[in-house]
Amino acid sequence: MWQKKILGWYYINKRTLPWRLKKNQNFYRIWISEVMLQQTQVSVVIPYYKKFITKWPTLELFYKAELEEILKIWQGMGYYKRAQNLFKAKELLKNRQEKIVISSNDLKKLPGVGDYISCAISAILKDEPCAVIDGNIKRVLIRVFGLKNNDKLIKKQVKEISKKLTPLSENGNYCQSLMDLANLVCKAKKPNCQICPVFYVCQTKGKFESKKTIKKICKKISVAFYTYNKDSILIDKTNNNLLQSLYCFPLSDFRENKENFIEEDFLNKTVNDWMSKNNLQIPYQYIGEIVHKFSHFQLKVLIVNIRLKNKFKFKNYKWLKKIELSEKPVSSLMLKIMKKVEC
DNA sequence: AATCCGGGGTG
DNA sequence: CACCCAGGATT
Repeated sequence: MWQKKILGWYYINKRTLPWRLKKNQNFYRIWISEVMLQQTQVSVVIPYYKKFITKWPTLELFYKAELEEILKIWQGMGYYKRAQNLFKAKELLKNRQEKIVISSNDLKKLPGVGDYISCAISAILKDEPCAVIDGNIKRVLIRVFGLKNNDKLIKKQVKEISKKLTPLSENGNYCQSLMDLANLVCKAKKPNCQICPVFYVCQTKGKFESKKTIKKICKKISVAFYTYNKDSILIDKTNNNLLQSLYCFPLSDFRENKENFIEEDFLNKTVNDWMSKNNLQIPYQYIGEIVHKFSHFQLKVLIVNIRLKNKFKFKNYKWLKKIELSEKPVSSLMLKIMKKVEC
């Protein structure tokens, strides 16, 4: 039987992970782990998870967290929207003050909690027999049942199969066993079919073609304005392009950096526009560039140095001491720029 | 149902 | 550089 094979394999081979410790088997800690694990590898998450629950060991203590504190802990992990949704969700829970009902349907109402996380939490904590499907479990099912990955109906097919296979008891261990199987055996690239507990029913048996989709990387370009007066730096707090509440130098709109695009002209025009928009007319110094990869495009940032004689008042920016900035949450992009300007 | 979200690590 | 990773929200 499918479930027995999978579970039997799991009891022997399961991974030791922080969020699987007994002390971490409560709603708050499982929730944090699942949000962090979204689109992020286990090895990356572990140190962030430990830092997070050390700072806020319980949900009640997490209620007191400020958004910027959460972002600071999150700094470097990416997808900062997750931290923002975490903040929204805990504010909701705090103000409701009703006991949290751990069921997939109720959890789904929380910001940042969708089909996967809601089912994973209630399966792990309550053994709710709901279909837990993430990218890895999907890969396992696609291979075992020989589904065509490019099929438009793939999502529906996977869900149907998953529902049929979900056990009425022990779904928590069952879904985690599938995750471990996907990670340790049915790996994306080199699956280790020799040790697979369900090899006997697998329709693919390791013979699958790695899909080769040539994705063209969209390249964009922008200008960062490192503007300072003594030990104070100009910070954009209304930047709509980057996630709000993360600190960043003023950054121009992103433009597509196609071929035949003259970066020097772009730099001059962008700086001049920015100057006139802010009623400035002073020389600037080109510092250098950094390249940063976002999830769906690549960004080159040209960095300019602007030294001001006074701390002029800017409409959408605010002044911050260098020492203060070091304590604020910033993205990896901003860290790269800061390193370049030796800030 | 498709698309966006403006990441980061690994080989 | 290509590919992977414990998805969710928006339209």
